[in-house]
Amino acid sequence: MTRPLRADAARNRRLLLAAAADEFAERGLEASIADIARRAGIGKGTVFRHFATKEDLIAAIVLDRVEVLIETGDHLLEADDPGQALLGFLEVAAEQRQQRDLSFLHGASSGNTEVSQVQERLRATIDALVDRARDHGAVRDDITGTDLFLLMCAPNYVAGYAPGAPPDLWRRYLAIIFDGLRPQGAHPLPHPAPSP
Amino acid sequence: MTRPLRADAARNRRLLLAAAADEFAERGLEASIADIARRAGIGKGTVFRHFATKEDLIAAIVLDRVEVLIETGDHLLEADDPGQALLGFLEVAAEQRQQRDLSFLHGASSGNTEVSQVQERLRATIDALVDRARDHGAVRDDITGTDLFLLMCAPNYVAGYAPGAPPDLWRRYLAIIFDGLRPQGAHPLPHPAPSP
DNA sequence: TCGAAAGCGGACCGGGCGGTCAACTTGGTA
DNA sequence: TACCAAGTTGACCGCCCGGTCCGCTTTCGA
Repeated sequence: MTRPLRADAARNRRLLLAAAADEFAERGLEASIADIARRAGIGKGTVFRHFATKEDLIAAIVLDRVEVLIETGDHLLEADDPGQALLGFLEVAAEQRQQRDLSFLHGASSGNTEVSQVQERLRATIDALVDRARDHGAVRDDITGTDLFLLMCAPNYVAGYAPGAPPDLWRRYLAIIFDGLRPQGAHPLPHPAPSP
Repeated sequence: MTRPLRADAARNRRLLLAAAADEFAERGLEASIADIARRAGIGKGTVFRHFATKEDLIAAIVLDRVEVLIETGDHLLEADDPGQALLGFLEVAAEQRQQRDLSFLHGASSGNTEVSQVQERLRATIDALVDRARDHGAVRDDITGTDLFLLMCAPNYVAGYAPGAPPDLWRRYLAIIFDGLRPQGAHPLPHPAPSP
């Protein structure tokens, strides 16, 4: 059992995580610890007191974001329309990414145990959402939760390639991809689903 | 008019570009010039004689790859089945990316004038492929060439998120996305197409 | 109120990076 | 074959990065 953080330390930790998320969103993985510390208004040494390495800091940010998604997904599991619930989940995920694109952080923290665990929990939640949608006939039979876990980030990624694009262009590509997931007019898939 | 390269310089340039592509594919943007030079079996100074900056080297690689795609697309414009031609183009593009994923280089060289020009030519070729496919009823009316220009990279991107996935998993996601592009069972799109 | 533990911060370190340069080698030509 | 422009090379430079360390400040419970 670890004792609670001192008041100033807790405040600094919050400032640090917020500043790091902003800095990473603006400058990508190359954002430096020194710049993050400056933005948070704290010393560089303090950063390393809270997180032993840059990777640990990244993992903490990822953890927060994935946990929000899991909560959203669990809520939507109780919605009336399973198809709308799945679509709604993808919209929330895309909105999170649109606000601050930190997708590159996932790759950088994939080695972290805690991140792997929480990502596994997210995959399970998405599995459940997809199962419900499939049973309801909202998505085709040959689609799995893992498929959606992987496809989830695609709309933002695609929209991100357009330079001066409007911020919600991702909606267009989410709609196209979601149409590809529907049972109507589905062609057989040339490759089996990946194992989880 | 610039005089032709000396024989040894031309050979070194070829070795350098090949080594750089390999090194970038393995280690991402952080691949260092020193390592690239070592891999090519030439001195570090020679790299900078051929390309004034690291960005210029990246731009040269991107240029080569995009030009291959343009040629492929132009060929496919004369194929019999416009729908199959478009799908075939996407398959070639995905295979190129699958063999060596250098997608991150595009972002790193987007400022380069020559790269912008050649990318514009690629967009025009894709425009033509999509126009033919649309006229033929192979893709829905509300899809543009720019849409496909953006969607092109999505299958590899999606498959890349699966850790130990088989190398041609992208085929599954290309099929799903392509199903979303077909006229059958299409739902209206919530966001207009981006301008080129 | 006061002392100890917790937290803070910035000078400092080793290392690797992109890029430069001047001495040297080599290919093409007259 | 002899010359020289073109090409090569690796030691070197300045910079910035992640991470360390230790003297100082703050918090908080007794």
